[in-house]
Amino acid sequence: MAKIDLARRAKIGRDRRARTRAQILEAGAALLAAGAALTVDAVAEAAAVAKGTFYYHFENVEELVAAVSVQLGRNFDELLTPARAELRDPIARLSFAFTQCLEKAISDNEWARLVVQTSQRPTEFARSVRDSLKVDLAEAIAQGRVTVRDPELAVDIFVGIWLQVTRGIIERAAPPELSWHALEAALRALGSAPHENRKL
Amino acid sequence: MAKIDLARRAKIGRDRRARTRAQILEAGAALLAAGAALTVDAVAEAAAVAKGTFYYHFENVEELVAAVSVQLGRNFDELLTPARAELRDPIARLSFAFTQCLEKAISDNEWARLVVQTSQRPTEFARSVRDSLKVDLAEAIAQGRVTVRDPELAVDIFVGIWLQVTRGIIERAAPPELSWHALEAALRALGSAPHENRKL
DNA sequence: TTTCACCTTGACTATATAGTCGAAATGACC
DNA sequence: GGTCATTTCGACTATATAGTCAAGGTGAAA
Repeated sequence: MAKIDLARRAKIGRDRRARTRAQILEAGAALLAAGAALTVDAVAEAAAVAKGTFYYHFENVEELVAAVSVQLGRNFDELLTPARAELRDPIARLSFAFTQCLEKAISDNEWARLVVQTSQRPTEFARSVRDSLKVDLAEAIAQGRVTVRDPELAVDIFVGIWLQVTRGIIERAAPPELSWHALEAALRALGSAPHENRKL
Repeated sequence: MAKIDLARRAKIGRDRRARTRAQILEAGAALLAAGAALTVDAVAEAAAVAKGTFYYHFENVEELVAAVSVQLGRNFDELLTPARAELRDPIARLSFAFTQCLEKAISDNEWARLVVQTSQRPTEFARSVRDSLKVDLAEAIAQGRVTVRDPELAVDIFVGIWLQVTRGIIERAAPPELSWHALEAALRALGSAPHENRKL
């Protein structure tokens, strides 16, 4: 029984289901990025799908937001895992992540908006970004590479500059070398010795 | 005609009107700080006032938010004008404002929440805080006192650290000397010479 | 072609929220 | 006590939104 059900489900469902779910996810991300009111009706309309279809894929809007957040998290990982594996130096990893994210924000305004909106909600994404940074910052602190001693404060400083500069990118044009200047400032804030910054 | 109307209005209205409006304003601020859904019904109930009364004082919720934002702005000015008048040094003014705000956030959690919530909406408050900081930072830049050259970036760095540390204060307990450490970090980020920091 | 599990639809109910308005309350002044 | 500008009240209408469900569509496999 179960075998047949699953086999059929796999064959028939995989495509349609995945496609529709992706549509809804994308529409949700777009509305979230735009800061629009996130209602089921709005999402369904933006996804060109009936209301009932939305509820077939998601329990409610909250679950959709969670799914968008998870997807954005994976997106981040893709952007950053290469460096995470290669770079041994925590400060180099932090620097890479920082500039990568700002550069992507500069080249993709909607992505930047999504990041900002998602960060200022209590999402899985916000938590995991914070956790990742804390690991690297704690390592840097343990190595005596930075002046700031409190990992939580270090994260707040790093995230604070990053998020606010991202907001700036959304609202104003990004001047040349913005990412680099912002990184320098963030490293100075942490109290990382100047010569460390040249790694990139 | 007008004379009588205005005289009566002044006598009769001033108290009741002001008191009720203040009640609504306070209720609105509390809900905004709590991050609750800001509906007219919720505000009216929290203010112990009928719905019609809300609409007698405010056009809609948006106008209430604007009024809360303006009030918070005045609150900020009261907190900071003493220093603004006395301190000639822009970096000393920035340092004073920075630590004052963090200390107040530490001692008044609801105030901190209100500041964060209000800052992440496009309010008059958010704009005016940014403008004030930009004036001082531009002066510091003009004096060659800081490394960062772009005033907008300088504001983003300063505001970013301040807001995120405030969020940290809300979510975690503030360790001793937090304000001071955060200020040191912010000044380092701007590239202010170390000895400048001792001003406070 | 038929079957059948899965997917999609949109109308429907229930609730929440915005905004209106006539009536009543208030209190200073006569 | 009576008058009257001002303020307050809450029921009412209209609209928006959440969530449900019976009916029908889809396409792979028999």
